[in-house]
Order: sequence, then structure tokens, then C-alpha cells
Amino acid sequence: MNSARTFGHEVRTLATPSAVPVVFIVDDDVSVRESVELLVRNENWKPEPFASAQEFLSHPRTRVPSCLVLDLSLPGQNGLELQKQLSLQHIDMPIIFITGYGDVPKSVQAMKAGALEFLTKPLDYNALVNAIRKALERSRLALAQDAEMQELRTRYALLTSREHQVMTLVVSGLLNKQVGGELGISEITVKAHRRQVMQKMKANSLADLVKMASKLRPGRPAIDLT
Amino acid sequence: MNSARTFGHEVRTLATPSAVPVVFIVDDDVSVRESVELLVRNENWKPEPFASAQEFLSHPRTRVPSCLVLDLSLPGQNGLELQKQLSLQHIDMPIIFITGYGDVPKSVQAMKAGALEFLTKPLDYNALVNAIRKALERSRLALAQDAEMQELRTRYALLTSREHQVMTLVVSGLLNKQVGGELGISEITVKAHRRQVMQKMKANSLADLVKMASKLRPGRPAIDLT
DNA sequence: CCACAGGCAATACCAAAGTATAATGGACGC
DNA sequence: GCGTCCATTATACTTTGGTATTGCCTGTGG
Repeated sequence: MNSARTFGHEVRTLATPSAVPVVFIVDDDVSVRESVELLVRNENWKPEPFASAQEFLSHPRTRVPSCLVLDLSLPGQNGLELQKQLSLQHIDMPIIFITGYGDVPKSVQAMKAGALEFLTKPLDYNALVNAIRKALERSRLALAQDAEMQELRTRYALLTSREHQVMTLVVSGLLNKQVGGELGISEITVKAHRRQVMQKMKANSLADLVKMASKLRPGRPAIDLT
Repeated sequence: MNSARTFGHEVRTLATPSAVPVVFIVDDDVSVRESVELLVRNENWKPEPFASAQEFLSHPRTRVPSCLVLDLSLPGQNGLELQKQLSLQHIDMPIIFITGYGDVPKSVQAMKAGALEFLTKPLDYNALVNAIRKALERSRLALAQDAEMQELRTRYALLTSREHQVMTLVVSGLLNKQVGGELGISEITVKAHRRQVMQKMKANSLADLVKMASKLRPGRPAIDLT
């Protein structure tokens, strides 16, 4: 009986385990697109080639692991600009840059902006495959975490403002009576709110709730990408 | 009375607020060392010039905010090798690379390994100053977090193995009686251990303890720097 | 106007957590 | 052997948390 433990929100939904990863390819050079496409197909991924940033952006978003093989120099919006735009739109897709003209400042800029890899032509088959593999793996992780965060935020949004306040104070370690004191309400009312919070957040224990709160408001950003 | 809240381990010691930041400079070219030294002095930081990686490594570690301005190509151990060595030794010092011969693969490698900036000669005064400023700011943060983690780990090390077990199960959300069931001991014994855990960890509440446990064992590494 | 949701509060009761105190036995080191 | 630390358990009691049920008030929207 004591072996039947439940771990609340730790039970995460697997993110489409059977989905075929998609590799977006943005390059104005047809021959490059085709060779990368071939490579992608060889590895049993799905290639999605585009000749410009605009074309790529007009493509609908998917919900499968994916990454972007991006040419640095493009007609119209160039690779770095596209990278920035994706970042601004909070589209977290791993990017592998490819370029014919090595340019240290641009490569550094790309890497600082979070690019996963920066390869120069002529492309090394293995290097590109490995980079894509790693990118897709990261994408998988990001998708899973994203789904979890989405779930959490959805539940959190269901709380009333009072319940938000109570939750904040409770996970800060205050006793019910102290929460009541802070908010100017009675302890029994705090209990009622607290109960609602636990139910709406689907928390099985206070420990659970504290962990959820930590995820909802990361005190320290993992890394600052200024 | 209710305004006198305590937040346990959240009270962190300020990391030497008045310490002068140190900028280590490693370059085999005397003129570069001198010009960077001048720049550093102008900004009221303390320069520490070295002509080689070996010299730098033999210098004693300090406990003040610091960063490293590092030439890519050096006699003996080169910049990238030094970066790797520091990483292996878990010496987390922000690195700003400088180099005369732009090399995209090397710059990418450096950035992937966590370099903060990668500048090419001739050095732009403002770019370098800004990079150093950001590096020192990051160093300050890292030092503070490091000190906090050190504190936590020290306290955690004071727990007996039984107390470790109890803490783990408690922060996973189990009730005392359930913890007792898991460990095959009585509830009252769990209470005794739990009490010890709270005292030794200096936790003011269960919420506090859960947060500490989260910091001690990051379920998901913030970023994987493979 | 009425139904409904949110916020508040009370009584009453049970479960769990925390505190105080004490006691036993094993392991370890001096 | 003796002191110390660890682990264990017990009794007895207080505080806090959780649940059930009920009631009132208010604003919102059909």
C-alpha cells in the first residue's frame, strides 16, 4: 500500500514520442538546399526547405521536435535578423548556421544570440548531421518543458487574485494564521482559499505546490542572454 | 509583530561589496598587455597581466569579481586549451577572447565553450570595456550564487545518512507516517530526524526546505554545455 | 430578478506536525 | 571502560493543517 506513491505534476505527458522531427532549411542557394535535404532524408528526418526568411516565417508552426539550418547571408532578411525575430517571438528553435564567407564578428553574434552551431561551407556531412541530431534532442527537451510550463501556467491562471495571494504567502513558508494576518482575513478563510489553490493547481502536497511556484517564477534566470 | 518575517536561507551574505574587481590579462604581446592594462586602470579595475597560460595558472586564486582577457594564440598552452582547463577545474571565470587572426571555427568553439565575448584586433576600446563590465557583473553574480551553494552544501553534508533519506522523502511530499513506512521505522522517529534536518539545514519552514532541496539537486540542468 | 461565483467567516472534528522529555542499544574513538 | 554520536522508540501534549457543512454578502450576467 505504501508503494503506491503519487507525484502530482511530476507526471508529465510524453511529447509525441512517435513524431518525425522536422528540419527547416533556409538558404537561397538551390544546390545547398537540395544537398541538405538529401542528408536530412537519409537520417529519416523530414526536410522543409525555403529560399528566404519570409517564406519560412509564413509557414505554420508545428508541435514536433524541429530545428533550423540557416544560411547567414540571405536576400531580404538575413540569417541574423531572422534569428533575432524568432527570439523576439519567443520561438525557441535551435539554429544551426551555415555560411560560405566566414566572418568572425557575425559568427560570434550568432553564437551569443544562442545559435547551437555555426558551420562554414563546404559543409562537412558528419558535422552537420551531428549538429542537427543535437539540435533535435534539445528541441525535444524544450518541447517537453514547454508543455509542462504551459500546463502550470494554465492552472495558475485559473486561480482568483485572492488565491494567488494566498498561494504566494503559503509557499513563502508562512503559517495559515500568518497569511491571514498579512491579508487581514481569518485563518479559516485562508484554509478555504488554500484548499482551492491545492485543488486547482492539482498539487498533492505542500512540497508539490512549492515546486510549482518555483517553476512559475524562477527567482534566478538560468542564464542571462543580454 | 506579524511584519517580522524571516526567510531562512534567503538571507545571503553580500559578497565583499567593496572589493576591487580584477581583470586578468593573458597575452604574449607586451604592447597588447600594456594597452589593455591601461584601459583597465582607467576604469578603476585591477589589472593582472601574464605572458602565458602557465604564468596565469600559477597565480593564486582570489575571491573577488574577476574576468579574463585572453589571447587566442599563445606560446605553449593556447587560449582555447586554457579555457578548457579552467572549465575542467570548475573555475567559472568569464572569458573575453582577443585575437589578431579571425578564425571562425575557433571563435565558434570558444563561444560554445562559454566565452562571453570574442573580439578581433585592432581592439575597439569601448567594445572591450563594455565586455569587461558585463563579465565582471556576471562574475559578481556567480560569486554570490557560489557562496550560497557552498553554504547549502556545507549544511547538507552535516546531515547523517538517515537524515538525508528522511529529507529526500519529506520534500517529495510524503507524510511522516509514509516516510516511516518507506524506511521501516516509526513515525515518531521520523519526526525526530525531521527536526534534526530542519535545524541543521536552518530551514524555517517546509517550504524553505523544499527550496533548498531544489537548489541542491537541480532536476534539470539550466543549460547543457556539451 | 435570479442564478452563480467569489470572498468571507463560523462551528466542529480529525489528522498531522511539532515539542518536551526520557530511555535503550550499538558503534567509535580515546 | 567511558563519553559521544547516531538511531530508535515511547508518552504526553500543543499547534497547525485539512475537511465538512453552513451561512452571509456582493457583484456580474442572463
